[in-house]
Amino acid sequence: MKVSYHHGDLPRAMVRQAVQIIQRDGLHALTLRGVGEQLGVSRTALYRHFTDKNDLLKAVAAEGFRMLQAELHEAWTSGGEGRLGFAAMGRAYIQFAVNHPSHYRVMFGGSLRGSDMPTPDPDGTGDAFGTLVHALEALQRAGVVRDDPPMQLALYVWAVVHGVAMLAIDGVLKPPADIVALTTLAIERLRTGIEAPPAG
Amino acid sequence: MKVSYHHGDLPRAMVRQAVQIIQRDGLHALTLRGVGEQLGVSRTALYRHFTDKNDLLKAVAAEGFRMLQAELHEAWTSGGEGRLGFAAMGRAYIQFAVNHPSHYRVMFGGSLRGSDMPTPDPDGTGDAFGTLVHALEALQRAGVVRDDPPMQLALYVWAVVHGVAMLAIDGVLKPPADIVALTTLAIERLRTGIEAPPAG
DNA sequence: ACCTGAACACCGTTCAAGT
DNA sequence: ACCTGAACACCGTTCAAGT
Repeated sequence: MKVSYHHGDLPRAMVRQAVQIIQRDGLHALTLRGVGEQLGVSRTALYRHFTDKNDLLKAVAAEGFRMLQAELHEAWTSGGEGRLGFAAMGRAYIQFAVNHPSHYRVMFGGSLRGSDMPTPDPDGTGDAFGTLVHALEALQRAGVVRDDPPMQLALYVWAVVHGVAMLAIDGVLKPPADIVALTTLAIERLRTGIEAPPAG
Repeated sequence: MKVSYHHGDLPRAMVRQAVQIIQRDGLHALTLRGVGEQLGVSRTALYRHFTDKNDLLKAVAAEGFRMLQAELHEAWTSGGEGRLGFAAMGRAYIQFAVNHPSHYRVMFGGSLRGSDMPTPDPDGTGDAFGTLVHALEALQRAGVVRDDPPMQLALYVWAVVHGVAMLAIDGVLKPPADIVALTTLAIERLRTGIEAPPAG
């Protein structure tokens, strides 16, 4: 017990510990000293793996973006890459925020300096936003979604689900009933809002 | 210069100073010591007027909610309390966030403990959310907006403009062109999304 | 009443030193 | 290479003391 810790993957353990602390006590309660203490290492051990506290938060955000991307992609493809898949993506986005509020707050809460928030890249297939743009283009080709610029439509769709997600995790809605109800209504109103007008 | 400062309204000056610091250097750069120093008072003078740092932030948020409510009410009434006024409210909301990002982040950034964020009160005429609910009810009576529960519709509308506002102030959009474009598209798609279906 | 200065318990971060 | 302990410069907050 007195020899040095040999974590198989100390950086990974530190990220997990950080998420756990944020989950339980809030972002303001996250301290590097606390992370080290709970992991049984010195309070400066973290600097061997991260440049500073912000770098640790960036790792949390990066993990969140990976998880979000995976779930959105899964929803879109297993939903049949059509109208149903699109609705599933919307629900999956909000679900992700509700299931992983700590990650979500770090990703979008503005506490990061030099954020890793992937800037909208319509051609990127590896990021969540790219998946959204591709989905919208597919729906436009199918004549389901109106012919606005896909990039702008994607920003709008993002804004809608992001807004619902923030309300859901900020305690404005009484979970879980209100969250489910608003999610359902939001996905439906979103669809009506961007659907193609009836063909002349 | 050595006698005690006699501010006409020290609490107000402190709130203004806090907003200015957040505006220039970010929320993380706000320190009570900095506020005191810039105002020429001791670093503990603040405790005569606020219970702690969180209380100062609550005052910033409260000021923001007052300003937002005023601008939304103005947009709704001077827009004729109809479809045009509703669109004006949406634009005013996003404009407020863009014009006062410091206030907006404190109001909704989750940095407050025991937030003063007014919980949705459909009957409250003094808060922004109440104004929104009343506006939606008026539009429903006019047959312009679909007959969903006003409370739920209001949450949806709030989510949409809140989402756009967050994207706008978080640097995702290139100001000002992208912000104007997305705002215009969002208000239009929002309208289509909640409008009443054509009468049979 | 209002403000001050010293003090306390906490941070993030750096760095020389240990294995 | 990886980790440690002491140290530094900063916080928020408390409190006895001044006017």
